Amino acid sequence: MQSIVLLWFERITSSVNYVIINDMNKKNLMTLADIAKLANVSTSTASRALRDNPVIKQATRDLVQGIAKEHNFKVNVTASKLRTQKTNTIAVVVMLERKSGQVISDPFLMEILGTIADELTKFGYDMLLTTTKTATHDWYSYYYESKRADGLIIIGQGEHDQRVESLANTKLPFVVWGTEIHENSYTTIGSDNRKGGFLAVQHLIKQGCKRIAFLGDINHNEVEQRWLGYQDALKEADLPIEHGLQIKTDFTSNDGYSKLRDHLLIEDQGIDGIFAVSDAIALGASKYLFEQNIDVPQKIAIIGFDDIAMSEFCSPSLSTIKQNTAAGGRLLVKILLNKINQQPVKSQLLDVEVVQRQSSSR
Amino acid sequence: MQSIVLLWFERITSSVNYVIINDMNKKNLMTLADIAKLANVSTSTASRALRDNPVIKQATRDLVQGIAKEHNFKVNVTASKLRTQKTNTIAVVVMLERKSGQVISDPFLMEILGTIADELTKFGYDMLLTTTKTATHDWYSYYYESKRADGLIIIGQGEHDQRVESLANTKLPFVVWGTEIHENSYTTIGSDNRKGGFLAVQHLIKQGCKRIAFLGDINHNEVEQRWLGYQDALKEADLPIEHGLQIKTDFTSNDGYSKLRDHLLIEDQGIDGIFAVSDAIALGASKYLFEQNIDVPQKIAIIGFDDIAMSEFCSPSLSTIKQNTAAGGRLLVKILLNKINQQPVKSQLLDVEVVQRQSSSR
DNA sequence: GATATTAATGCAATCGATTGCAAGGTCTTT
DNA sequence: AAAGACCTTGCAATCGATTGCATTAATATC
Repeated sequence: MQSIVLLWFERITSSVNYVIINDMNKKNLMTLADIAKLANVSTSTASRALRDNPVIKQATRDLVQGIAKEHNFKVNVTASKLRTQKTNTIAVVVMLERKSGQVISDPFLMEILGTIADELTKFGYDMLLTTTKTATHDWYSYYYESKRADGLIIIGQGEHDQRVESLANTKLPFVVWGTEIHENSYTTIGSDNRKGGFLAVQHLIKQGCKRIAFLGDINHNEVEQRWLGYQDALKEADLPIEHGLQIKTDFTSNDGYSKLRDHLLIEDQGIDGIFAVSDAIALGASKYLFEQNIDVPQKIAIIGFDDIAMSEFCSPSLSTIKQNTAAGGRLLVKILLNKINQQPVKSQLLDVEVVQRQSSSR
Repeated sequence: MQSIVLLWFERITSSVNYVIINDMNKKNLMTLADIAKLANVSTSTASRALRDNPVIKQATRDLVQGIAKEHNFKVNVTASKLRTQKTNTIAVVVMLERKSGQVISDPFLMEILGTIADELTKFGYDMLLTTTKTATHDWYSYYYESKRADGLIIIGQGEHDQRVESLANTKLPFVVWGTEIHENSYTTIGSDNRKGGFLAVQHLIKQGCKRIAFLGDINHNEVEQRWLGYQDALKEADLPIEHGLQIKTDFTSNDGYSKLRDHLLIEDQGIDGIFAVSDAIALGASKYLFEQNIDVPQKIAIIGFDDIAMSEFCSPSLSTIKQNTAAGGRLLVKILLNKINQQPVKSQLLDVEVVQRQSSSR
C-alpha cells in the first residue's frame, strides 16, 4: 500500500493507483498490471518474471514472484488462453449406452476417469467432462473451434458411432478408449480384448468345460473382439463353435439374468461354462443359476470381464479378466498430449490377465 | 491485411472475401469479424445478431445467423469469457478417501456425476472435473481467481476437511454433497442420512432383530448421521444402545468382511442384525457370513445403504436404503446456479427409502 | 575513450468478442 | 416542412495476459 503512495512522484500517477485500489475493493481481483506496478516494472517484465523467463534478471524475477505470492495473485487463465491460443484443457466424452442410459460398466469407468483426471493434472491440464446423453453432436465445433479444449478423449466407442468417425477428418487431436477398427482411421487405446476373450475361454476349457455360452452383444466393438478370442480358444482346443451358444446380452446384470434364463428354458441344457463379457452380466447370470440350484462351478463354471470390486465379494466369488485401467488412463493422456504436440502416435493394446476365483475353480 | 486497403473503396468487395478465405486456409478459423464482413455489418452488429438481441432488425439477425451457420462459425468462448467475466463453467471436485485412494462408493458416484454433467449442459455450463488426489489445495485461487470456473460442486465432504471449511470465507459460490454440519457454514445438499439410518434399523427391528451391529466409520459426517438414525430407531423400540456393536469400518467390501470377522471372533455372538453404511460393506459382511454358514437372513439379517446395481444380483439379494441420486444431482446444480445469481439458497435434505430384498426378509 | 556486444526492460500490438454511447436514418406529429 | 421520437447500426474502448521488436543500460573490446 505505502509503495503506492511513493509512486506519486514516479511515472505512475496517484489517481490511477487510487482507482486500482477501489477496483480491488470492489472485485477483489488483482491483475498482472497491479503486480507490475507494485514491483515497479512493466507488465511485460512482470509476465516474463512470473513465468521464470531467463531473459529477466534473477533479482527481478524474485521480486515479482514474491509480490505475486504475497498478494496471492493468480494469472487470469482466460486472458492467457486468448492470447496464447492454447486452452490447456482436455475434454473427456463418456459414451453412454443409448437405450439403457446406463454407463458401460460403472466401476471400471470411474477408475479410468480418475486416472485420466490425475494424469492430466500432472501435466497442467484441466479436464472437461461430458456424457453423450446431452452433449452437442458436433464435438469438433463445440470443443475445438470454440476453443474450449485442445484435445478430446473418448471413453468407449460403443457401437459404430458416426460422431467419432467424422472427427477423424478434422484437426482435432483425439484418442479413443476402445478397439482399433478401421485401420488408421483414428488412434485407439484399449485392452487386448481378443486376448482377454481367449484367456477366459481357455481357462474354462482347462477346467473341463466343453460347451461354453457367450453372453454379450457383438455389435459392440470391444465385445466383438472378445467374441473372436472366444472362438480362438475353442479352435485351439478343437472344440466346435456353436453359434447357438452366443447369446446377445446388454451390459447389465438384469439382462444377464433374463437372457440366460430364456436361453436355458428354450435351448438345450447342455452348457457347462459361461463367458460373460462383463462382470455385471456374469453376476446376473450367477444369480439365475443360484436360484435354479445349478451348482457353480461344478455344473456350470462362469467367468466375467472387468474385475469390478464386487466380484471378489459375491458368492461364489467371480472369476474374471482384469484390465489394467490405470495404465490405460495414463496411456490415453500420454498419447493425446503427444498428438497435440505433433508427434507421431499409434494405437496400442494393453495386456489383460485372468483372475481365478470360485466361480470357475473345479 | 489487404482487406484494409480494399475497404477504402467499398465496404465489401469480392476480393475482401478472397482475403478471408486466405485467412481461413491459414488458420482454418473464422472469427466474428469475418462473419461481420461477409454480412456487411460491423462486428458489434454481428455479435448482437448472433445472440438474437432484439435491438437488431430481424432481417439482419437472420442474415448474420445464416452466414454464421453456413460457415459453421462458433464464437471463441475464450474471448467471450474474457470480455464478459463469466466462464460458464462449473468445477466438480470428487473427494477421494485419502488412505485407500479409492472412490467413496463407485457406482453411486458415477451416477451423480452423470446427472450433474447432464444438468449443467442443460443450462449451458461446462463441467470441469477433478479429484482430491492431485488437485491443488487452494480451490479458491485455482478455480475462481484464475477464472477457470464460476462455481464449485464438491462431492462428499468426507471427514472434516479444512479445504472445504476455508472456502466458506471466500466469494466462491459452491455447494457440497453431504451433510449439514456447522450451521450456516456452507450450503449442503444430501440424502437424509439420519432418516436413512432410522429406516434401515427400524426395518430390521420389524423383522425381529434385537441386537443390531453398525458397520461404518462415524468420523465420516454422513455416516455419523446414519449412526444417529440407528440410535433413533433403537430408542423408539426401547432397545438398548450398545456401543460395543458399533464397528468402525471403512467404505470397502474388504473392510466389511474382515471387521465383521474380527468382531464375531472376539466379541459375543449374539447379534441378529447388521446395518452396514454402504452396500459395499454389506456385501463384504455377507460374504463372511456365507462362508461361515451363518444363515442370512434367518440368523442374521442385513441391510446396506446406496442401492448399487449389484445389490439386487447377489445371493441373497441385499436390502438397502436407496438414495435419490438423480434428484440430488439436479438439486446441486440448481442451488449452485441460484447462488451464482445471487439468490438466497439453503441446504436441503433428500428423502430416502427402504428397498427390501432377501437379506432382511424373514 | 569510442564502439561493439550483450543483458535487461519497456512499448505497443495482439488475441476475439462484447457493449456503452454516439450517430445516422426513418417515421410521426403538428 | 421542421422537430422530435424511435429504430438500427457503427465506433471504439475494454477484458488481462503475452510477445515481437525497440530501447536503454551495462559490459566488453580495441
